[in-house]
Amino acid sequence: MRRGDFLYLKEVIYMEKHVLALQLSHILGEKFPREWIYDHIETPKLEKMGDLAFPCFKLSPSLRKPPQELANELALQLKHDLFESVQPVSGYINIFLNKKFTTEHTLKQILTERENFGKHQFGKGKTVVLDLSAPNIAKPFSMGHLRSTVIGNAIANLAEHCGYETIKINYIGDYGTQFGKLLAAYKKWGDEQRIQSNPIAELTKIYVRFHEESKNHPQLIEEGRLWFKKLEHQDEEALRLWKWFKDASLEEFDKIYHLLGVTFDLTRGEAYYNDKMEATVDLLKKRHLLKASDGAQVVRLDEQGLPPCLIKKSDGTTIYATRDLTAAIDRYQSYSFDEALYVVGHEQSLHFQQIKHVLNKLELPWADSIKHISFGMMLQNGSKMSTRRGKTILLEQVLEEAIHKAKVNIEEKNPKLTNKNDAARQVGVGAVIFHDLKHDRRNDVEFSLNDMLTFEGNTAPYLQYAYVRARSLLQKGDFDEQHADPHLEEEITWPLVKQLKAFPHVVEQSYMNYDPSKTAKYLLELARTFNQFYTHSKIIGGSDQQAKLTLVFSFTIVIKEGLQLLGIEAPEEM
RNA sequence: GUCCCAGUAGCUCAGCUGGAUAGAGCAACAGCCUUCUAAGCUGUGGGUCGCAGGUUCGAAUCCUGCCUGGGACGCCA
Repeated sequence: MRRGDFLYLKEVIYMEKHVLALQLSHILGEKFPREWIYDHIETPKLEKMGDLAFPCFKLSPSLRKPPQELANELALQLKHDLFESVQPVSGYINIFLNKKFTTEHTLKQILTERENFGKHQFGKGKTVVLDLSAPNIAKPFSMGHLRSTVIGNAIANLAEHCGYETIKINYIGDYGTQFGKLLAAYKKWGDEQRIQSNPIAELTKIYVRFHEESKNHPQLIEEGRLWFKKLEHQDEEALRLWKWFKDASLEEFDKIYHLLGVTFDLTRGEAYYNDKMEATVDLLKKRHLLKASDGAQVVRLDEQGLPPCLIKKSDGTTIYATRDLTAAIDRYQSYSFDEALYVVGHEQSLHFQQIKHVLNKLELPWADSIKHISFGMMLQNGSKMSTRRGKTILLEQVLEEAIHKAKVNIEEKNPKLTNKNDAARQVGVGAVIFHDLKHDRRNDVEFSLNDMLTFEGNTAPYLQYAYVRARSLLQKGDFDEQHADPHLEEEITWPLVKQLKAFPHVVEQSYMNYDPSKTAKYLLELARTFNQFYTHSKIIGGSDQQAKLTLVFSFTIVIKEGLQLLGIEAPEEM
């Protein structure tokens, strides 16, 4: 769905926008359908330019009048109870909404719908499968996995808000030739005790060592290959070690997921597909898609202008593309998804293009519902991080530091707080998650611990703090929902009302673009608007107390819901 | 070499489905707590929107070329 698609907008998010489009199309006639007008309605960037605007430049050529003149004429004809005033300004028609009506309507809606405010129905009956997080066993949970995890989780939340069923799949990297290397390394230098007590760190250590030493001792590579063969042939020892590494790794990952508050509907390793890939290969053969090339089996993608997709290596073994194809087919059979989103780094975009094209060649009708939700990489000093070079930064340490810093802040700013640890966890973890989500997911981000541990400005703590202040007001003012009053009189409340009103639209746009950062940016503006209201208006003991508290209450509903969408908790006090 | 992504304030980034005076945060400077949590608010300074063309009434936004950085380009995932 795109902006202005009327089929979906039954719930009328922007009532006044529709009224304006309808009126204008009435005045202008058939030549300018209301959908077209709707699409060209803008939100002015300055408060003094009103709440809605329509630029008349596009009308000029066919009506043969200068836009200024058109704006003047049209402004005179536009009349509606929703509009307070209509003003022509240098080719634009600027519309000021009826504040009293809009405020009352918006607040009533939030009060009635509560946490359902912002939800949509257009995804009803449809299923979205998300592939997210996907850490590799025996490797640390890196900042890159954090991106996939929090972005995927937020998109899943947004999808649910739009009515979709979601299936979150954690596709664990538990297979591949690197495990042969790891097994070989373990046989050489592994220390059972140390691995028991600190599995990922120890396994990473020997894995890195393996890579270093293999530079001078190439025969190590051969040993690795041998161990992988053993693993493939279900060698008892290889299998036992592999399972041990896997279980120990998953246990450590669970700690992180618990901290992040992320859950999955299915956690499944790549190895699960080991005995299912031959069926995929057969299918490709049957369709005559498999071609021999340098001893390997590939699907050629020349018409697509892409390099061939490798299905079987020259030694006859399968490869990740085979696995991903098999997994996709399996997922469709299990869930009949309407969309399958792969939240995976940008570096794999060629791979996913190939997968999609191969599925298309198999004439699977759902091939196009596969979407690679790519994101930029975490860079360090301008280049990619690498486990092999031991350069990865551990998420767990970052989270711990963030929580610690939040605790220190609380001790200093609110020493009387009773549940300091909970608040510190919510604030610290929230800061880390938000730091990631506020950026456009496609851009690379330079890792900066400093930025992640900043609690001022455009951060989660800023949002949480606004929420906490609002909650505190409601408590001090003894706010009672039963006596909510949506009749605000003062002009100062208007910007906040407008922000709150926009929330459903933001949720929709955020999901349609698979872009949680849209929600993140909205929440920052919302909180800023609230903080401005907070400092410039006396709420408790001022005029209009009950109505202002009603506005504050509405704010708490929206910001809490928004944070929840991003996977961030809102503490009651901090 | 081919393909993909990015280049906006000192730094991190918005804005990029074309529109009015290019916006935030951080950093710097100047203010605001006897009053609702100062993790806040207010103000000041700071920009050839990588470069050059083109399309348009109008371009940071769309098109082309170039420069710079990053990534990907079969037997890793």
